[in-house]
Amino acid sequence: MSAEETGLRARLVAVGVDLVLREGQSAVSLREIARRAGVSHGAPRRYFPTHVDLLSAIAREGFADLTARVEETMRDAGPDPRTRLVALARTYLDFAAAHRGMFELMFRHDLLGSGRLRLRETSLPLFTVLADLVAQVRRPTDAPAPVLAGALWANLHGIAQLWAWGSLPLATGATDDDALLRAALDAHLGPTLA
Amino acid sequence: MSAEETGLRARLVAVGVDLVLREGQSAVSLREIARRAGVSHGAPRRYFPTHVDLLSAIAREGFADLTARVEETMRDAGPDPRTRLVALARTYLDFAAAHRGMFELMFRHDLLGSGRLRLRETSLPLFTVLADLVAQVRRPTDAPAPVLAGALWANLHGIAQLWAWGSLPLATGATDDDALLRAALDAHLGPTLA
DNA sequence: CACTGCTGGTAGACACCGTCTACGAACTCT
DNA sequence: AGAGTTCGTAGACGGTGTCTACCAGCAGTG
Repeated sequence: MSAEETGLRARLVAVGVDLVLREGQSAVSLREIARRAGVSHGAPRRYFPTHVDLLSAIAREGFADLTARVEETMRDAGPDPRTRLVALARTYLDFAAAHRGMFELMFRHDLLGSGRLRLRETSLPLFTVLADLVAQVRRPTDAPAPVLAGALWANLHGIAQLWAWGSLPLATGATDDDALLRAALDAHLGPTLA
Repeated sequence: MSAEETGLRARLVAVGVDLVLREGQSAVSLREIARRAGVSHGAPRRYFPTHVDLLSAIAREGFADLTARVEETMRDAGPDPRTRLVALARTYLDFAAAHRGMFELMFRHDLLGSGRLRLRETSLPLFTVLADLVAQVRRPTDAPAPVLAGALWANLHGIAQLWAWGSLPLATGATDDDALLRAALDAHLGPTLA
């Protein structure tokens, strides 16, 4: 009846993605996903042996989405590496703010065990994009490229996290994260005017 | 009979702290805490109307512990503000690494609702210590003091988070977080030799 | 066609969870 | 002694994730 007949496995993941985006982490219970997919609560087990396996598949979709957005940003941004870095950072922070539930799910540490969410397939591609750009703007006195990129990534991630948590708005008195983003980039890459 | 007769409320929190430190977030269920405290599962309700209220009290204890460690560090560190900042940062990262479950619990965003965990009582005192030190080493061309301090804090927090998550060890190839910490401090506060 | 075997989903049980409510023991105060 | 309050018990309810037994429908073979 419905146009697409994509198979239950994909449907479960799609429902889960939709659910975590719309209602947050606490809504993605196994039974609720099954319910909304129109199957019994035991059905998912055929494709995902355990709940966290399903959650991992959902989180993987989140990483794919973020990666796609970053790639689109990279297409649209100009050639200047510093400008590209700014755009990349903005995309990261916007994603975290717009898709809070998904962002939290993606970085849940209990989804890492026993190879469900392999870092090489998820965060590493993103880091590679960042690291390449960082290498282009790195100054001789800076830390080695991987360390510099790692520190910058951590800074972005921390801003996203603490901003959503509410600490940074309170502590800095700011109403948006732009000043923080600018400060972080200037700190790690040097001021823009130089 | 036992020496201390501290009242159930405090005992529940103590058991919860012990439990989250030893076995992580998933172990701090209401019923398990009650069990280990030797009371029925309904007893905690007399002091904590809901489970997250109890969790918030446990997290608050975590912030108190971290704050105490920071203050001790500040006592032992010398007068040089930069040195004090390094020590502060080290304490923060060490705490996150040593007490993973507690650190996660402390920054669970769902413990913030309806004034259970008020930021002013928890993270703000810590931020104030950091901000004061940052203000002392801030250079004229740097971002305003609160922004600079906020960005640095976010960097620390991000390193703690992503390091525990395993991304940073993989991405940078490092075996400890010292290089990242140094890079972050140098970036935000300027290199040490200057 | 009849029979077999498999794929993919159903349905019920189990233990555990957080919450709610009724109850009762022990204590204080007059 | 009697009344009221404090504080914990015990059971029920609906929800969860996991496990197991079952079975409808289909494919392939005789």
